[in-house]
Amino acid sequence: MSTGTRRATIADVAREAGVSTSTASVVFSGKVNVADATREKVLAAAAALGYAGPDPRAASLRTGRSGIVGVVLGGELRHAFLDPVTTVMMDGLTDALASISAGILLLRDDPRDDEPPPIADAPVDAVVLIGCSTRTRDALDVVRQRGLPVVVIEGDAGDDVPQVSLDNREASARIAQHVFQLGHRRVATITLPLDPSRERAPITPRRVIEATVPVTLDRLSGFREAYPDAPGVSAGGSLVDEGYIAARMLLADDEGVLLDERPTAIVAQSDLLAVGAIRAAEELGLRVPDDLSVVGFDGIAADGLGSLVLTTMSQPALAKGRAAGEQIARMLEGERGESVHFTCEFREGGTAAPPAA
Amino acid sequence: MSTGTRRATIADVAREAGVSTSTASVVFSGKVNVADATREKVLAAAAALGYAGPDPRAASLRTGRSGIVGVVLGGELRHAFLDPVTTVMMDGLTDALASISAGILLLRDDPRDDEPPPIADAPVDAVVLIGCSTRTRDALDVVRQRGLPVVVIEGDAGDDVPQVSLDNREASARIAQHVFQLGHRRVATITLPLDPSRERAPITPRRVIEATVPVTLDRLSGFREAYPDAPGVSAGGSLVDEGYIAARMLLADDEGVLLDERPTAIVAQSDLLAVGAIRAAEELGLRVPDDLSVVGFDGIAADGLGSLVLTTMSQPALAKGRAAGEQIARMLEGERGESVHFTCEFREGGTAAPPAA
DNA sequence: CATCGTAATCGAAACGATTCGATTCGCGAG
DNA sequence: CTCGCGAATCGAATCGTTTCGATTACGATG
Repeated sequence: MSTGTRRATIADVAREAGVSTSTASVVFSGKVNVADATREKVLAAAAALGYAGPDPRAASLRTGRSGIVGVVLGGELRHAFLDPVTTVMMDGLTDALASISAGILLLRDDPRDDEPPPIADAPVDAVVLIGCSTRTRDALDVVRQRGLPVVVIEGDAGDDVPQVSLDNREASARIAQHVFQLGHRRVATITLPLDPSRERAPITPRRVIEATVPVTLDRLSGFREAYPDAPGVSAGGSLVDEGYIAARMLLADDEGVLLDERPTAIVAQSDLLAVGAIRAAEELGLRVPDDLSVVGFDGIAADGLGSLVLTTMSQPALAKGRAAGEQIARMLEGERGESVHFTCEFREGGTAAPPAA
Repeated sequence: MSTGTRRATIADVAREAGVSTSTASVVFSGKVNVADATREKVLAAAAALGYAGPDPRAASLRTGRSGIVGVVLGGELRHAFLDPVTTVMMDGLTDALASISAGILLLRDDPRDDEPPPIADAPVDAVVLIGCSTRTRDALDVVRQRGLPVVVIEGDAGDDVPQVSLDNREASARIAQHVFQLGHRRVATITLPLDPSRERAPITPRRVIEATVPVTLDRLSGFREAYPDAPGVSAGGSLVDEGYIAARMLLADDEGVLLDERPTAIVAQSDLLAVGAIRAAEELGLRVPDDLSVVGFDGIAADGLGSLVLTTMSQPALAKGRAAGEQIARMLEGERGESVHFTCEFREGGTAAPPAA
């Protein structure tokens, strides 16, 4: 208790209790039977010395396990957590990892290049890479060099690392098809960012070629199956306000730069973007779905839509996160990790209808 | 490279390079001058053996530092990150901690009681407690027992632990005063949850007495300075949809259970709630601010409000997070941590105006 | 040529636990 | 009475670094 005195170690506790350090150790780990009397003695000694249990650092050195899983999120942390899909996914991940009582270490994708990537020095047992940017490759290299189990969620991992993936292209194609079958012919799309610069601008062939975010591209390519030449705008992120802005670009396009005529439907690459689009439409006096159909993607509980229900593709975000966690758990037990593929489900809401006659 | 063979250690590298382990060590840590030729030799040996740098576990045992700061969020992680204020705060925290190159370990507040609290076994150098619930006390005890530096953000830490706090009561009083001065006399409030149960229900004296969330109570008490007897509803969280529901309870209160007459203004305890209230008002055909004034709290960039700007109290969430990080940094350098108090700033938007004649 | 100072390198002792094989103890069975 | 057995406890090695004081090597200075 007195300041300045070194913290008690398990050896101190053992001495105080009159047992060997090994016995004291097992009292805390509970891995071996210990006589009740002995346990009491040790616990009493620990209390007397203010010993708060084994030092996790020493324990992790000895056991080779720290109970920590690193999560590398593409882009800034702030951005990542603004996206409900990510949040939900993290929730599933947390869940699965909690069952092996592992904690989650947030690691940034290291925009500053002077420092060593944080992931290189972190005492983690395994790593989950989320996202897409090219940086992910660097992180992946470091991780594999260290021989850590790793799972990639929605990224271009390539070869032999377990991945958790989604049928982005097929699902997008399906919902675009739905819009098509409703009769819409003048349609526009609002996409997620095309690259880390997050530029908010009309989609051009050139920009598509230079794009680096697989999710965006996959969804776009699915959309293009039904509407090969439809115009679109890339948003600066999966945010309601971004959808609002993008939709205004498309709907209030007075000069007809993007479209000759106002579209009758907007296909957004995320629910948040769709919500923004709906708000923009409402502000312009357009009724959804009467004057404008809007569909989204993700199937999150879109906060702030009032009584409208969004027509969208619902993706199993929770399951994705959980799957990643489960694979990590498997790999930590020495088994091989497997890739897991998820599919979206069409969910009809009230925001898409046949175009006005 | 061959599977099954034990991972190379720094000793192996040193042997391969023909130097002592201490020399090999400093090559990686860079803390001491090393001849260029020697460095090359060691690096080459490391590459040859596939050595990926010092094992963080061993290093942290030796140095006593893991480079990890634990963050305990009240409630479920999912919930916490849904709140933009928390997100922004985390951002500030990340920022400040990045400057001492520390990572963030997410720790849950351990709803399941069978397990030891995760915080007890985590190799962290320090801890930040965010939130309010009584559980925080437990976590606090564990942390102090372990002798870790700790900072509490917006919680009832009590005695001698550094806190980051906000003038919740005063700020609430100020904005309520503003509404009062505009001339509003029939006013209702929408509060944050009163306790971890997050019950969505009218505020009653009894519920206030039993409430456990300091932030909610402080803001309520500030509001009551201007409107001692005003009715209110507690929301289930800081969410747009919750604000929407709560506002409908207040505005579409046909039976007059809560209010005799429709209020002319709503004072919400968070911007998200305010946005929901505005949405509800619009749906009921009320114009904001003409028919109904709405004010919020937080000053986040309220996503999804279209062109309206919310009248609110702006809190320095980023600075709060950063301050917490800075105190942690100080304490890790052996200095004493200090409490930091922040104040909100009134920000006039376009959602509050004098009541209709 | 001896000596001193500096820079680079080395040896060995921690850091604080876990774990495995060996040892002791007590007791029932033969 | 002795032997054997299981349960509880003990000893000692080990995990992979970092770091500090000591040593060596080398060039410069008097």
